[in-house]
Amino acid sequence: MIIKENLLHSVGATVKQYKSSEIIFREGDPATYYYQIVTGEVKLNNYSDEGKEIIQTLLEDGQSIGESLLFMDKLYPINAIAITNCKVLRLPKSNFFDLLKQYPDICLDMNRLLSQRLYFKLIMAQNLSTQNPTAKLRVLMDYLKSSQEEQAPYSFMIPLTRQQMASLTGLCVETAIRTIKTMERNKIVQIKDRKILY
DNA sequence: TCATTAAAGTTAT
DNA sequence: ATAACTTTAATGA
Repeated sequence: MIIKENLLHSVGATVKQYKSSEIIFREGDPATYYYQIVTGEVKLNNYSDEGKEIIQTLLEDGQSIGESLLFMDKLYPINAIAITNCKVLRLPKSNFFDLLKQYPDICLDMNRLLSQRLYFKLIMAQNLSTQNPTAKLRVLMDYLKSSQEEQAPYSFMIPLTRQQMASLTGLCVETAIRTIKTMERNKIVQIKDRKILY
């Protein structure tokens, strides 16, 4: 969790509930709030020319949503959509900045978080242009797995659907599925009742 | 090689 | 029950 909940409450944050598939903000909206997920999952996405969904990031408990836009005078370039029922804390932009001025530690944490987001984007950017499907999926899985301690083979259960993996890598689902199958044959992953172990 | 289309089976709500 | 996800196969760029 990036900012403590009590602290957010004490400076004016309010709780907002979103139902699954409800839109939190959409492309083109101005950024007026700092959002932090208490419970639930959220995706940041775009839709390509002919309707294909491109997922930019998946977010879960404790993470903030679209925070980078608060530091700029730009409109959101992405949609934020709840993918489960969500409880989210919302803090008006000006209160958020007061908070940052008051607590240097939070400023530092925010820098860490933004750096982490940037790092993920850099890794995924290289991925999307070149690379065969196996390499793309591997880069994604490597990144996901890097968040856990245990690094032994097959110790990490990919917490994404094949659909989501495809939307994150720009592949079509069928290709993602076929590629994962051949990765299983090549002992790169294991599959246990549809769950991917890496 | 990979996307697209279609069709069918499986899981989750 | 219905929607969402997974899988396989055929076809085409």
